[in-house]
Amino acid sequence: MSWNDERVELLKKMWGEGQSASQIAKELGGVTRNAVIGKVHRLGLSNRNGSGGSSDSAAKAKPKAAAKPKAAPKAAPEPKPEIKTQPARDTTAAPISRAKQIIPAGQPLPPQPSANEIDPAALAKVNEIEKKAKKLSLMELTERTCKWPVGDPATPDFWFCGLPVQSGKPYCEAHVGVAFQPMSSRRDRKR
DNA sequence: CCCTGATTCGC
DNA sequence: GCGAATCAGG
Repeated sequence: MSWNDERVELLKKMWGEGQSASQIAKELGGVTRNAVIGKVHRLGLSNRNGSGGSSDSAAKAKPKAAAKPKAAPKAAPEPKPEIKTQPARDTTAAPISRAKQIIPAGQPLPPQPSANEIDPAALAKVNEIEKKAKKLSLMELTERTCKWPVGDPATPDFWFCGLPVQSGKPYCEAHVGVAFQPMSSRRDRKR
């Protein structure tokens, strides 16, 4: 795969949108995230520099070989004031058509998101990712697999999400989103 | 461990 | 120019 105009343009677009290199690489296909990053650098749009206020950002000294005197401070290309219409994020899954209420309540693991008012976007996200869930059994769970249970434990349809967790959290990103909702709906408590 | 971008250097 | 390997963080 080579860098066509289209591919480069898509790269620029996605990078400008703040997409990660790996995601861009995945979207492009045939390239790794390293390739994307390398290309980004070659194109000179690695970071949004150009701001006079910013101090030095090139203070990273490589222990391996950092004796290269960079005599060419490349001028950052001016960002075009192009106006993006909208990010076009999905707003599709607003109506919760089929309530998945089969999540048990006897387990100590997840706080029940059920009746609580959770961000519809987060719920939609969960529904999305549950399709991709690895459906791990209890014994297959590790420290870094999402421990979000799906289904009824008394049913063969019961499994854990199993997707990679975000950080030290017990759930994947999507499930973290619904699990750790800051209490916002019912915050008024008469005291 | 997963992820992120940054840099180098052989190709 | 390209990108894998590596580095450096989160």
